[in-house]
Amino acid sequence: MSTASRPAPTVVAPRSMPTGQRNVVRSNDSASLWNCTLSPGWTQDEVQILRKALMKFGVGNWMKIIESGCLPGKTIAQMNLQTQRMLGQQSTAEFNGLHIDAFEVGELNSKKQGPDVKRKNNCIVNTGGKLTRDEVESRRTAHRERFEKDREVWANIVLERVDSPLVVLERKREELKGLQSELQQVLDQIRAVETTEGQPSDGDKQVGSKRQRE
DNA sequence: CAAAGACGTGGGCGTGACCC
DNA sequence: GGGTCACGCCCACGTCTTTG
Repeated sequence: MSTASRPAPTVVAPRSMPTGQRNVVRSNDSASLWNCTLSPGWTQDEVQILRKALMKFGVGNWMKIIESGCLPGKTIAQMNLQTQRMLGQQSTAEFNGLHIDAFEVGELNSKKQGPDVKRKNNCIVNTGGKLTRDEVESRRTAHRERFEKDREVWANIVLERVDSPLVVLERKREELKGLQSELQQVLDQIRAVETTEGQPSDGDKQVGSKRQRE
């Protein structure tokens, strides 16, 4: 863990924050909870960037990923949760520091079956109690031999730095363009189905004409 | 030893499917 | 239509680990 120069907490508790024991700012607290907006989800692009970042920096090196600026706005907690989903298991400690392709592990985990395999949200959860340090280390060694990428592979991964709001805006515009194109394809498919199955209803005609006006 | 980062686990909430 | 349930996302928080 790198704690040489810890940044000041960027999360500020709002005035509306309840009093009591919870009235403490924690490192993994989500600002979105406090400003009453939805936490941003993960797009396919962001998932792929995180996948590359895990391969380049190693699982658990969240501060390096944040400092790289490739996933602006993402908290450690969000990245940790997304990593759990990609790995297909809740415990990430046994992959700590490994330069792996999380999807590779996730694919294998998705195929695991058995009475001792308990899942939550498709992630295998730990049912046998907390692992000892030796157990974690032993698993990590096995994972390193099995999954870790060669140094020249992960060292050459280039992650685009996204710390300018204009770059973020441009990305969102591209994303919007893609979604609009996808929506248009779906609408075209619906229209095609409607024309083969008969005349559209009055309501559909109104939607169609409104769409044309837009 | 204190402070901060990281991990593991439980639970709240929204959403969609299903049934009546 | 609306009631119930399962599922998935993500937050809350206690605990452990690491570092200066």
